[in-house]
Amino acid sequence: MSVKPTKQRQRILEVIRDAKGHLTAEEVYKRLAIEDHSIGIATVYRNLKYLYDNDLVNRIQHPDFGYVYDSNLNQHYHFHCLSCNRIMDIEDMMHHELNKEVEEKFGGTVHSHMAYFYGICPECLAKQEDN
Amino acid sequence: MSVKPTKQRQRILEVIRDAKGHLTAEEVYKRLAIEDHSIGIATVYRNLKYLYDNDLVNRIQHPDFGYVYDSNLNQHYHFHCLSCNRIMDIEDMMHHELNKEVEEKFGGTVHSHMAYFYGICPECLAKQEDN
DNA sequence: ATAGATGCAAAGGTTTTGCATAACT
DNA sequence: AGTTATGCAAAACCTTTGCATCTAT
Repeated sequence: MSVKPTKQRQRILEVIRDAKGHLTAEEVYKRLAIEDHSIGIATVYRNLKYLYDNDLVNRIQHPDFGYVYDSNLNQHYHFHCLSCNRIMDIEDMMHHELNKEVEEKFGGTVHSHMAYFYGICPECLAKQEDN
Repeated sequence: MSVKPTKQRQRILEVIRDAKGHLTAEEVYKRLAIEDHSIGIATVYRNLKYLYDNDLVNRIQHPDFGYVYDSNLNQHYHFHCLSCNRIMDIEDMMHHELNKEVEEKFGGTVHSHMAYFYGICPECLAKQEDN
């Protein structure tokens, strides 16, 4: 990373990159604590903020768990499964043209947008059909 | 309302309807406390949940303030002004067809989606141009 | 009388902060 | 040496919960 690397900071980033999902600060902390019993939760929070501010991780609000972090920096939409409560990335779908549409309808300037889809994910749907 | 009305519940709903904006639980509480010093914050939280569950108010996640409530029950997108930090409704723009697109790309079933646009609202833009 | 709602205070959970110590440049 | 990060503990938040009291059928 271009910003100051520290041992803890690097490990936090690695954990998020390895996870390939969305982790809460608490989950990151638990995974790090396995290998490093002395790490503090404050360090995790501070570094997650730091990594987010420096565009090294992405962050979204989970309705139940507060912020969750992932390493997918490409702009993308999210799918929230109402059955298993996971959040997943939707790749290859980003309607940038909506920004212009809002500018025309609403005025002002629009930099970006995020979208959040609610439903049942393929795996949960398959499980339901098994029954 | 079709569900049990109580004095407090009605006033909470009125406050949200009058606000014509997005209020946090705390803001609702503060406005009610002016006229009724004995109201408890727990009552506000309980009733906001109750009103939301009974589809009398809408609720969205604010990235900084947790849940915020408004009385606009139509599905609509939101505009978040990065200058004044307000959230505003975007009327007459709801791309329901995106749900189908996600189902095709991602699988599963999609019930609904929300979108959140970030930028500078018309008023803040005007102020910037004044300088 | 009964069911539900309220207000208060306490508890829960998450995130931030103060501070002394430690790790870097 | 001086700056920044760390770990610990405490504090600050926000929200929920337990419980006794009150309200309305």
